[in-house]
Amino acid sequence: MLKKERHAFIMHQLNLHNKVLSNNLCTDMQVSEDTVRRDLHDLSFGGKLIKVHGGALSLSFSEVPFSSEKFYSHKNKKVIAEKAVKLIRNGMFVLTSGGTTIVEMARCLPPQLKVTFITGSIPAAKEYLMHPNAELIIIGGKILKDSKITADAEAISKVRQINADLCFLGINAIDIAHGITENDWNVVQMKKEMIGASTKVVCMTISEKLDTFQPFQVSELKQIDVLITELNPDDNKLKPYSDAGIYVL
Amino acid sequence: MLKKERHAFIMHQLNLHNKVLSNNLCTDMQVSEDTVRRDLHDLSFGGKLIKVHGGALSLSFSEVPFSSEKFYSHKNKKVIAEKAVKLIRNGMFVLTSGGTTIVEMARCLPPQLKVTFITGSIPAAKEYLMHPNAELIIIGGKILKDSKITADAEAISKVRQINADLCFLGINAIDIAHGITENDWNVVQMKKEMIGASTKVVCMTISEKLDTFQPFQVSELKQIDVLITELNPDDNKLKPYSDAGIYVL
DNA sequence: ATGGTATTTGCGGTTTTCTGCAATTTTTTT
DNA sequence: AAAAAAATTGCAGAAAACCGCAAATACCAT
Repeated sequence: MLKKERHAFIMHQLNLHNKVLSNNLCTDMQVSEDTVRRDLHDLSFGGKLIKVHGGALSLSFSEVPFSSEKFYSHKNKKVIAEKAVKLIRNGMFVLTSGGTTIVEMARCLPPQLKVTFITGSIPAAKEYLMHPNAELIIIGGKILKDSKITADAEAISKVRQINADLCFLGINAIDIAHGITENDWNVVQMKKEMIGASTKVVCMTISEKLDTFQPFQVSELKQIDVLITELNPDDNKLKPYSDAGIYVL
Repeated sequence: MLKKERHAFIMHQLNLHNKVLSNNLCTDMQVSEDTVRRDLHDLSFGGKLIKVHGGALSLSFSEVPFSSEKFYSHKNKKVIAEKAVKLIRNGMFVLTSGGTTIVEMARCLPPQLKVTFITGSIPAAKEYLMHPNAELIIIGGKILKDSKITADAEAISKVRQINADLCFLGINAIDIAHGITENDWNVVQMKKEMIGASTKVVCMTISEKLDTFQPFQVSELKQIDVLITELNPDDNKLKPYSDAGIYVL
């Protein structure tokens, strides 16, 4: 294993678990403790991670020194992302919205996976480009500055021409009565089309957005196939949704 | 086995496995270690792969554009970028290609400037999004993984519908005889359209690419309005171009 | 075809980098 | 406070990179 490969491997592990143990890395990469230590030292020197006794931590946690709120929601999104990537199979065409949860998912993709992603989100696109085996199709159009995605008439008409296997939506509000709701009219239109363009629809959200709603409806619950949160699937909060026929992960 | 063949072989292996070992290549291609090393060096210099101890890795491993060797060219690109932004006026519609020089320009934009950018480049788009007053329109389509821009039929037909005030092109080769040339067929088509879609065309390149050429022509010199390099405008190397009627900055 | 030019290639010797080992120091844990 | 785990340091063998040179090869114009 080459030095740079090891570095990439370490960073990947770090993106996945937010922490690595030197011991673990030794056995995983089949090198001596010293080599691992030196790798960690190099990466730490380059500001890519934080070295601690016995291993290293991901930067994303220390970037904002003391914001426990961010800390937990990020951690939760990571959990969601890890559940989500398991749904993706080789050769699939996957349509995705924007949002931090989606970006997190892009970072969790196993490197061998061969998938074609279709998205109008620039931050997500940037992540997909890092992946060695992912193909990428961009939905063009005028960018909404606040959500960093394309969502104008052109983008919507493009989505209409697509038939994807899977659609991942990061959502902002969901409840039994109103289904999925949003506060941005353009985003709503876009997501509606995305749902229509995909065989299966997967919604991802942190649990605090469960049982909330916003002005505009994106879709009814019955159009959703899978709902992913950071909670355990048999958590009480999720019962109403699984009762409504959604496969809860 | 000829040099070009070997290069092609190496790139092929790299696309397949994302990594190659010098030793392996020696035996596969039946040449000495030095030759392999020189091949790797050439390809690395051309930005086609990342050379590491013991072999090379596919570009998808690279996360850091500022890695050692590219330091100087980065400095030059900053100089170019600063000259370029001076050409942009409030209210303009600006079409841009991809490439590191363009990204550098995006970083140099004065914050008060109100401009609409139109691009198919994801890295450039990400930068434009950081700008407080820039609007952004994305040209959609399938992404070329190596250049990280959209350049398929769809993207080209979109560009054809545009009338921009200014077009910034990061170029890979320019000389008096062949004009602007490229080595990627799709990129060539895209840039051709971009030139046609703009009132004024600005080309940017580091001086080491002056007086070089590549397989496919993007445009004749006369279609270019402005040429920007890191050199002083009255440098001798630039004289042929200003003589050809180009405004040299 | 041919001869000259320029490029490319392989080799020997040297320098640099990488990696694992052992001894020592620091940190953590009990 | 002592024991255990991890970090640091120096070192040495091996592998790889680098440099200059001479031979071989490809290229070009005649």
